[in-house]
Amino acid sequence: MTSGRGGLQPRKQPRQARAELTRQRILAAAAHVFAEYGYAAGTTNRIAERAQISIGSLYQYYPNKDAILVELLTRHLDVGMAAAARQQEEGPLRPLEDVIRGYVRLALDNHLDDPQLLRVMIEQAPRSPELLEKTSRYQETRTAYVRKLIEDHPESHAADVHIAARLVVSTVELLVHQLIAAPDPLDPARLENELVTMLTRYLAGGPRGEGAGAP
Amino acid sequence: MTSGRGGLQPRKQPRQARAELTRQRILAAAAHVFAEYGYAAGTTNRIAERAQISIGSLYQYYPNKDAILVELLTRHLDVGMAAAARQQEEGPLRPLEDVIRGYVRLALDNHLDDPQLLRVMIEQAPRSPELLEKTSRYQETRTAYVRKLIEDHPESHAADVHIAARLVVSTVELLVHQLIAAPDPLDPARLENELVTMLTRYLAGGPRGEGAGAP
DNA sequence: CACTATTGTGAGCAATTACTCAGGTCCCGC
DNA sequence: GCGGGACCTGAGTAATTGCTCACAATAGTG
Repeated sequence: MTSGRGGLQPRKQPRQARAELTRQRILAAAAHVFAEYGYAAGTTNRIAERAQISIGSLYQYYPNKDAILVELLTRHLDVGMAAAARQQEEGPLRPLEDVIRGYVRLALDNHLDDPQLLRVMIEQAPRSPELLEKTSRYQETRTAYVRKLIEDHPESHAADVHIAARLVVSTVELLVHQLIAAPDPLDPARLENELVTMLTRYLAGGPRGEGAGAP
Repeated sequence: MTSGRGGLQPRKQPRQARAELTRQRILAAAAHVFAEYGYAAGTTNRIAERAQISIGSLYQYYPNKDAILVELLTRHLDVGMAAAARQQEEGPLRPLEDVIRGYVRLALDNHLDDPQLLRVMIEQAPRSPELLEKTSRYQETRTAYVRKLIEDHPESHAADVHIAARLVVSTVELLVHQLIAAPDPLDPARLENELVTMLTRYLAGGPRGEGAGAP
């Protein structure tokens, strides 16, 4: 188990080229092993074996097993954050459905390369404070974006903006995870269409009244 | 080997009252331990300790650790199935929103007693064939119900009935799990309202056209 | 009570796993 | 080429865990 060493930072900074190469081999191998075996059964020895390095080398760059997964997840979140920031620049002046489609497609693209790994990272990751804080900040950023979208876009309404935003963010994230990595996965294009339809109708208001459901 | 019932059945049928009592103590303790520590860290010795029985007794009723969780999940699914069957009898002649509200409320009620345990069972359960088959049958039953609902109810439409049904089922199940067991849980009543609003608008058709979104 | 079937006990085994360390190999500046 | 640091090695360690088994206690029956 985790010995309470301070921090999950890499133990050493690489000074030579081969060191950096070793780091990347470890990460690539870990991604593959975690995706195939899950977190618990994805042992450090297996990772080292797949990376074709010795187990000792692995522990020169990562103080413990958790740290490897933390770095994998951090990289994933960073990519997502950057893409989201880029998208936010586009301005909310397009039709609501287009904005939502962009949002959904971003989530899909971000998960299509390795759904199994993502599933492992989300579901089986150790609940370390560091990881919780990272994911929580990510969620907050996304929620803030959607809330602003709901508030600013002329086509959208919601009774409770905060809860609606959280609902939208969670819906997209969870459904993409689940239905892509399911044993009987859905066609991503169809999933995108239905998700966009559902969310657009939700935010644009129902067929009867204009405001959201009565309290 | 044991008879064709499957490998995870209890090893012996209780013949005395105290045996049945022991079984229930094991289950109750397991539910508590799994909810508190997760599946991997919820060791069999810990379960036995909490049940105040010896580890040997535990293994007289369950052939291995997985079997305990399988029975817990089976019981949960059975309750859900029974409630769903009861609901299906009510007939689809009520307004669409009422039917959906009944569906959402059922899912909520079914998860409010022990969200943490449910989360562990759904996310961290071992992917044994037996378990996969059980959950898969449960999902299929629910999906069939929703599909029938969409097809039969006069207020509802959908371009692709199958995918819409799967979307609805997964949305409810996942959001209830996630947002109730989250570190910052939502108020169940509000969640219910927003979910009902979203799904009703989705199935009743958008504010513009009547048919579902373009292909 | 005597006898048997059922139920309960818990020390300990076998397997697994995260992680260490003593000592090797390789690279680079001088 | 040579000294020192960066990098790599992999058998071994300590700890944990699922699970067994020889035995003890209890309940039911005559």
